Amino acid sequence: MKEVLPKFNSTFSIDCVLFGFDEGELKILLIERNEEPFKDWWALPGNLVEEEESLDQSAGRILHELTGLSDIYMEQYYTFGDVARHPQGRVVSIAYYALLRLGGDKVVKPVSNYAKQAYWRNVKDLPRLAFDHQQIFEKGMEKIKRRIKHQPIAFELLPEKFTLTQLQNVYEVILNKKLDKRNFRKKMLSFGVLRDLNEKQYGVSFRAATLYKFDKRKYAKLFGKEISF
Amino acid sequence: MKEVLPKFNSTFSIDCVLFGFDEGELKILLIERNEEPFKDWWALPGNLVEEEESLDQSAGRILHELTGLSDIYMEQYYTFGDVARHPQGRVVSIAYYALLRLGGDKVVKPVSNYAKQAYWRNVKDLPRLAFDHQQIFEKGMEKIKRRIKHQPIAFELLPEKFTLTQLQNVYEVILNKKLDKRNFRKKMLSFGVLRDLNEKQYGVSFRAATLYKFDKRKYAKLFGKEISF
DNA sequence: ATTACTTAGTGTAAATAATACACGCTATAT
DNA sequence: ATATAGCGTGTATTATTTACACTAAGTAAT
Repeated sequence: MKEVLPKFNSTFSIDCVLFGFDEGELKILLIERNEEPFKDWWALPGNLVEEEESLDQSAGRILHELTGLSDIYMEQYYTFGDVARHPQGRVVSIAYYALLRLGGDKVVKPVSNYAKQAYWRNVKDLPRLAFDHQQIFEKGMEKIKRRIKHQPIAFELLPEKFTLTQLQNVYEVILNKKLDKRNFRKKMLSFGVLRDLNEKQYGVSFRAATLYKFDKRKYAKLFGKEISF
Repeated sequence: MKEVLPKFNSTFSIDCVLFGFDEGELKILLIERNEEPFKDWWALPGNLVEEEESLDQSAGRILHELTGLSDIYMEQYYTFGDVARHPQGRVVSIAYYALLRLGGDKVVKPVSNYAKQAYWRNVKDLPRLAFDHQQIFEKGMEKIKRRIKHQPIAFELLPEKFTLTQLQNVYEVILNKKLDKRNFRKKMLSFGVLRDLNEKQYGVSFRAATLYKFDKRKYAKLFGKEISF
């Protein structure tokens, strides 16, 4: 291999905005840094890309290290490359958002070497973030707002079996507005991608709601047809 | 600055899908490479990012070198980082699409050091491309297809003064389908972002059409309101 | 001047989708 | 038995989308 390429010292990193939905709130996972720069600051989870891994692999690895899970829905959405975004050198960061089911059994939060601890934080009440992570978060938030109108990503935040009210909550909290219950149900059911499980919630202290499941096969058959909220 | 960062030799490049609209066709600018790797192949214009420039600056520079213009509409849309995408080393490429008015006075096509020549090619008839540029092009094409449904990017491909038929042609060629003339005009005018210039085409060998202009100020006032095709 | 040609420009009816809106039902808890 | 909390449902109105075809205006050729 000719060594013509690197003209200066540079590297790439991945930053992940990992969304979770819990107790009616949209949250993201933040880590408290244990290393310079920005020691003791809150930051998005992220890391350098290694030599023999693609960007998607790297993002998958980071999410796996954080959660122990390896099938998390994720998507690359923007790359941040301002010259001075990292105080120690030229680091271009490729941002991913990821969506996680938080139902009941909270996700594991292992401590990695560069982080003291990781916490779920409501997106409406975030602390000041390290680097340009505020900007990275905001762009990710915008992205899922647009995305949820046309793509079935809401289901990635819910348990496999969910009620229509829970689904509506996800839409409301991401779009940041109230939706009409009857219209929501009418429209959502009209897409024909939910399977009624003929099953009810269990253990709730009020009338139990019907459980539904997202039907990927029916969704695939819609092909190009636009879903719109 | 602590030299802790670069863990291996790597670098980033920018690749640009520069779209132009001319003679009713959507075209992109391709260069014929004059350097290894992929010498004599067709490729998207692109280059390495330099030490002291941001990604946007780098894309702007590349477009300027190609066209002599410096106010080209462009947008970053995806980053390609497979390990083996570049045969000479680890090169992560940040992709931009750009939109250019080609009306009449064809854009300049200077020859740079690594390219023999640059040519406009109809997107429906592209040659085999170097690296993963086919994939980069396709993703860019998808991007503008989605984008044109909600954002006023069609105007970036037209001269300042344009007819409704020309505008419709842009939509048709990007969306790759015929649109109904009456419905198109009704809807487009209903957004209220076109200014009727009370002026006619000149020098055409048939009935001259009314010229319009995109009114950015009126568009800005729409704010969040969705435009949809 | 007449004619042929080419594109510009226009309206309506029908179907579909979006919105606004309120109350009885059902399971649980006491 | 009763209170409570969330479930589940329908209709009328309005707005949007779609389908569809002819006349008008200018140019070019004879």
